[in-house]
Amino acid sequence: MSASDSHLSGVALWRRIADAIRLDIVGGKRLPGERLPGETELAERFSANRHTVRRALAALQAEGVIRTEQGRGSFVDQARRVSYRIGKRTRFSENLAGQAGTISRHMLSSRLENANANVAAALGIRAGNKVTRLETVSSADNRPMSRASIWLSYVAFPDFATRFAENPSITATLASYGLADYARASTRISARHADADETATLKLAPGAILLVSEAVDTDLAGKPLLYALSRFPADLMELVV
Amino acid sequence: MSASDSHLSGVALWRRIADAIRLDIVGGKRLPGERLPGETELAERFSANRHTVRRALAALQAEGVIRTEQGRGSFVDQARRVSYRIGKRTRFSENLAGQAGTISRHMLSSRLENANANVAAALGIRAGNKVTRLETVSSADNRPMSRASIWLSYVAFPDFATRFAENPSITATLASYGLADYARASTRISARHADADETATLKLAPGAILLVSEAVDTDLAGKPLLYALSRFPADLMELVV
DNA sequence: TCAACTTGTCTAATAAAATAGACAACATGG
DNA sequence: CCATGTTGTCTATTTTATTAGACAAGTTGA
Repeated sequence: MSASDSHLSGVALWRRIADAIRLDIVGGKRLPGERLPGETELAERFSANRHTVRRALAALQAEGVIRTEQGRGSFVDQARRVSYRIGKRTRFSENLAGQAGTISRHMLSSRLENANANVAAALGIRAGNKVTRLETVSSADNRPMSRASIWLSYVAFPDFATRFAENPSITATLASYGLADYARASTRISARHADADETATLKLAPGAILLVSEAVDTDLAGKPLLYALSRFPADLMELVV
Repeated sequence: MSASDSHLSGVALWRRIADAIRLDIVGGKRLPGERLPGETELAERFSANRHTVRRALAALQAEGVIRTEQGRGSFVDQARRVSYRIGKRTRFSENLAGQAGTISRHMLSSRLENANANVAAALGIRAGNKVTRLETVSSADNRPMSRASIWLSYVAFPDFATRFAENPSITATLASYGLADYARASTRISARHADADETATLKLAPGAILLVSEAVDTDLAGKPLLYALSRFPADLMELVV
């Protein structure tokens, strides 16, 4: 990792250093409380100037990944990645139980719109049909862990947004329509950089990487119920199939 | 997307522009052959200078995503992402059949090493036990699509590397040990930036994002056979569960 | 052919990243 | 207390990213 690679990658050296250190931490190679090597040693290891390393450490401190104390050093301040299990029965709150204390879902907004080709294909309806669109953020221990956009057929669930607003749980709101259970039909997983909105709502450092999951949930007969586009911070979470 | 965000993200403006345009292309929003807006219009849209946009376009052209012709404009030159299906029976070559012409796997190197804690846990052996480690690259139509590290117990498969070198197929080599079939037990999916080695072997632009899959394959009785750490370019592939 | 549009290529100026060195301030163990 | 090693802060310089403007060169359709 040399500075002269920066103009090739378009990623500043201090950010590549921060990414490398964070990767060790969230990957479990460095345990919480552990002391990092000194700034001078890190500078040698990354073939960079001490000031560049300091900028990387400052970014990690702003993210809450490490904590730096004058005269003593920098210390790991955050636990490793949490796992999000994907299977036939995928429920957000059940999924993170045991890995976090309080788990909550919050609705940012809802609106009525016409289904585009993607949404229509996923829900098995015609493009242009009315669909309810929900924008939500889910948190574990008050740390945002997931930013989701959810589409449902409007004719099948006319006042879903209203009911969901009162009790922001997919499982509970579907139950209010008499659907006792539902299943995950398919999940497509990709990855990309976070955009401005995602950076803000998920409280991420700019340029963070997201795991993107596109999922279709169906009733037990296989009829599509909802289409969900979820974004997870790749530094905080991993998906387990 | 303004230039003044650059010092916050550590990602150069031209790279953020390139990422945004590439995202539209691999996401299917811009179809192959389609003409992109002119450099002046893109500069306005991204609140950037035309030269900055040109650097982004040059990067995309170097990646083979677009093609630029003087006096005419820039045109989309690559199809959208290919899907890699993950299920109980996950086989690389069968998986991409129909999405590409020729599919090949190539062994970079192999070596004997002592299992670390991760590998030992995955294979159900004791840490320190001897394991064979294979480094491979898989390609579709001569485009590298996957960089994998594979570990197997040495006592269970003593000359696996030799047999695999002759016929670089996991399925075929396991079959030579009398294992007619095997199954995917678990898959963990994460995402991160590519390192220098991965950038080179996968022929990526520096700073590219990888989907990382950690998988354990077992025999039909559930006994672990191999542990595979596969890296896929997030711009070229998506994982389907 | 020509007007209007496109990309290609120069020069120049400014903003930010990265390097280099020096010294202050704090922590720790002898 | 003090020697040693750590982080914090300052100045200065070089390299790179970004902006700005002008004009050449290629394409297209009237």
